[in-house]
Amino acid sequence: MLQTADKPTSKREGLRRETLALILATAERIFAEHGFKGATMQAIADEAKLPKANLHYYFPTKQALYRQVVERIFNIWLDAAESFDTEASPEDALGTYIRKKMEISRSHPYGSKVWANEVIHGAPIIHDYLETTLTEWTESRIEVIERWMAEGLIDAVDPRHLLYMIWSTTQHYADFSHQITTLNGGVPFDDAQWAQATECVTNIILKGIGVRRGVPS
Amino acid sequence: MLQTADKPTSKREGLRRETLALILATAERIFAEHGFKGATMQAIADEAKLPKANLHYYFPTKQALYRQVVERIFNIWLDAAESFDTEASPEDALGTYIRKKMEISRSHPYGSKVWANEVIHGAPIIHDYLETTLTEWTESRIEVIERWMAEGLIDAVDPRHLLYMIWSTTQHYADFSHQITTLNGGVPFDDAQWAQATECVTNIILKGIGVRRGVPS
DNA sequence: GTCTATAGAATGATAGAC
DNA sequence: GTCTATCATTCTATAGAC
Repeated sequence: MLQTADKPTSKREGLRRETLALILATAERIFAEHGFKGATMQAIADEAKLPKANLHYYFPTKQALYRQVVERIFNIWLDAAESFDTEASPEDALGTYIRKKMEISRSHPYGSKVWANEVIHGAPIIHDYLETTLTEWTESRIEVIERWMAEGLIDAVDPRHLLYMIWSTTQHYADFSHQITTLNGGVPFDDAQWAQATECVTNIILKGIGVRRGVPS
Repeated sequence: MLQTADKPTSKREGLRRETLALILATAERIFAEHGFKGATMQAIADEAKLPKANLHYYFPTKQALYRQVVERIFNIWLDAAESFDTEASPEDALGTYIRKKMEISRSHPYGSKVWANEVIHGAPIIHDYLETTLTEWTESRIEVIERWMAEGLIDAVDPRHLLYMIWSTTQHYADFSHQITTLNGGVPFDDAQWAQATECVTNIILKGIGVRRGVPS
């Protein structure tokens, strides 16, 4: 289905792609549910209905497989902040960013959990990402936020703490989903509840930093 | 040092208490850094400078030791919300609660991480706590928040999402401390930075829910 | 590329001397 | 209560047939 038909190996390549995607998706869930050490290659193989040795054919080590899972969610989050560049007003830029982060919490709960796990344990595997990519990314967003403050579009708040608040509140709905579901009577959020959570989080944060709203820039 | 001297076994009891406390404190750190499965009884024993068999003398299984660690941080958090009952205004009650939660993130970072890990993995060990104690505790706090809303002291927001926001933002400074330290130039927060973080988080949340401030009730 | 079988290392828990 | 020695199990990774 994915082969481009102009190469003799395209069919094989397509199968390879599918198997890779299957392994990554399954590994993401198992790592999220059991942690790096708690997840076993056997469990991932069983869930993907593949022999364990096949996993080692596609990924040399358990750590290599894990690292790809972590990199995936990380890049999805980085891309979610493009509104910082495309939207002029803090209301649109931050509002869009928060809403996208909430969507990702819903669509990629396992990836978010794996990331949380990794950072909680001191980021032993992706420490370099924090020091390079994340640091640069954060600095560039801080500049934008400081510009808004200088223009009087939002209150004077430490941009870092604002980012931490957005990260923590949005990811909480993914990482602590089990606790939230339990407090929701054992039932996961439905569409309306996700929409309400998103609106509530967005409103409190935007109001909390004194965003001048409804101003057509 | 802890014996009360009125019992012949008090000296032995005191030693027992100290050993128990040492094991629990060490286990909390090792579980936080490596997860339940990643933490080994050998590693805990080595760090506590005790033979591994002694751990099994005090705690029958690894899981029993882990459970006590989780219960400890859980109870500390429950107690931190007494301001809901002792303070009349939402500004004082919520402000005190948020500040206490931030203090706990600083004083008990390992316990917070162990809890986060446990919930992320679906709370396999302390699931009963979520369904009983936490559910009842949450319901009772929601009642208080709804009363504030009915009295027009805060905006109409879903009390659950307000609680989730307080939990996630405050615990983020413990659970993601490694990421925060990295973004702080590799240096952990000092006293001033903790104070600033606490003030920033408190201000944004209280303003975000429209708390009528400075009103001497 | 797929699969079976297994090597080699680590872990939770216990037995039993002191 | 403390500690050494050890058993039974489990896991990562690989060898080698197909």
